[in-house]
Amino acid sequence: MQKVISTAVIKRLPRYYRYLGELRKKEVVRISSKELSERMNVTASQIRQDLNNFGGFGQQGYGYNVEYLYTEIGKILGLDQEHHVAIIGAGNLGQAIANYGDFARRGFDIRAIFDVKPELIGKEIGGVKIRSMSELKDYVTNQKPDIVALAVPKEHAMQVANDVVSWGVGAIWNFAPTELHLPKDVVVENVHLTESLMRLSYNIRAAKDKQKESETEQ
Amino acid sequence: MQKVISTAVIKRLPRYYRYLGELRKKEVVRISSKELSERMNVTASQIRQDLNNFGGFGQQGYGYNVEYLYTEIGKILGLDQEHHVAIIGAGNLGQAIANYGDFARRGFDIRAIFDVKPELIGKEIGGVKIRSMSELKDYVTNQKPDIVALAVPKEHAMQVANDVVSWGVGAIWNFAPTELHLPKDVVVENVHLTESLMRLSYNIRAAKDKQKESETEQ
DNA sequence: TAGATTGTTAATCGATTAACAATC
DNA sequence: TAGATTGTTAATCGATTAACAATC
Repeated sequence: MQKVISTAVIKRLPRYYRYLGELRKKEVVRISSKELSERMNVTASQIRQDLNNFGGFGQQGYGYNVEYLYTEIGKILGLDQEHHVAIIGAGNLGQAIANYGDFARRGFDIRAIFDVKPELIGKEIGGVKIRSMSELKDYVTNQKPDIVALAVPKEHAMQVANDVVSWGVGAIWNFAPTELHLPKDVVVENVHLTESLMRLSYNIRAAKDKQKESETEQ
Repeated sequence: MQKVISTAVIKRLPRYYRYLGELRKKEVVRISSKELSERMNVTASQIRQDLNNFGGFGQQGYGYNVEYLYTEIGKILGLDQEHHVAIIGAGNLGQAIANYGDFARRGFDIRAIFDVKPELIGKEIGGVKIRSMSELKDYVTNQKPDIVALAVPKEHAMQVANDVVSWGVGAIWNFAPTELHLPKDVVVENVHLTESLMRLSYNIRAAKDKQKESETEQ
C-alpha cells in the first residue's frame, strides 16, 4: 500500500519547487540541504525528511542536483502532465484566473470559461471564448476537464459543484467562500480569500498589541 | 506578557466565525461544542481548547451563546474595526479584489486602486477610481492605509512592497507568487494561487493512484 | 583516503484528543 | 437537586529537529 504523505509536507513541496526553479534559472548545478535551508529559512533536517518521503534524490558528500530535483518534485506534484481546466464563472475572479499566464506555463491549460450572463457570452478572455452555462453539461460530459475552477457566487457554488461532479469531474478548485460537501473521492482545493484577509486582520492587531507592550516596558 | 497563539489556531478562527455567522442567520441561540464539532467535522475538544486561548466564552451546562461568541471571535480577528485598504495593481486580480463585496461587509474598505497603465487610470472599479502609481507615495504618506493588497507582477512586487513599507504601511496582502522579505514588524499574508493549484494537482494524482490500487486489490 | 553530506533512526517538541472535576 | 457541558489538566499522537552511521 502506498504511504500517505502528511498535508504539512505537501504544503511545502510547491515552495521547494519554486526555489529550485529559481536556482535552476541561475544555473546553479548542485545544492546541499544546508544551503537550501538557509535560503528558505527552514531546517536542513526538514528538507531531507520531506524529500525522503518520496525517495532518495540526493547523494552523500555531494548534495542534490538542482535540475534533477526540480524535475522530480515536478513529477511528484503532477506537473509533468497537462491538466485540462474549465472555469465556471467569468466575473473578475474567473477572468483573473483565465488571464494568469503562470498557470499555462505549468501545464494547466484553460480551455473553457462559462457564465450565465448573456452580455459576457462570446467575449474572449485570455484567448478563450466565454460560453453559456447551458453548454456546460455537454462540454463536461464530452470534453472531460480534469479540473473545474469554481468562481461563481457562493449561493450557486454547491449546486454547480454537484452538477459537474455528477457529470464526471474529479477535481475542483473552489474560490467560493463556502464549504463544498462532495463525495470523498472528489479532490477539492479551496482558496478562501475572506479567511486569508481575516488572518491578516488578526495579525495586524497582534502586531499592534505587541508593539504597545514593548513601549510600556521601557 | 501576551500569550502567543499558534498559527494552527488562528487558521481555524475564520472558519468558526463563518459557521457561527450561519447559525446566527438561522437564529440559533445557543450551541454546544459537541454540536458544533459535528457540523464542522472537528473534535469538540479542539473547539474548546481553541476558544479557551482567548477566554471562557461558554457556560457549563449550557454551551455557547451564538451571537456572543460570533461577536467575540469577530473582535479577536479585528473585524470590529474598519480597515482602510489600498490595492496596487488594477489587472484582473486587483479588479476582482476591488469588486468583491464580501470584504466591504467585513469592514475592509477599499479606498484606492493604483496602476501604471495609462489606459486604466481614471477608470472606475467597484466605485473607486484607478489612480496613477505616481500618486502612490503621496497617497500612502497622507492617507495611511492599514493594508496594501499587492496585485502586481512578481517582478515588481518586492520593490513596491519595500516602497510602501518605507512610507509607513504595516500590513501587506500579497498576491504575487514570490516571497517578500520585509522587516519582521510588517505583517504579510500571502495568497499563492500557483501553490494552491500545485497542491490540487498533487492530490489528483494521489487520488488516481489510490483508485488504481483498490482496483488491483480486487 | 578524508571530507562532505545524505538517508534514517532517535529525541524533542508541539498540537490534538481524551478525561474529568468544576459549575451552571 | 440532577443533568449537561464547560474549562482545564493529562495522555496521546504526529511533526519537527537532532544526531549519526552510511556512503559518495
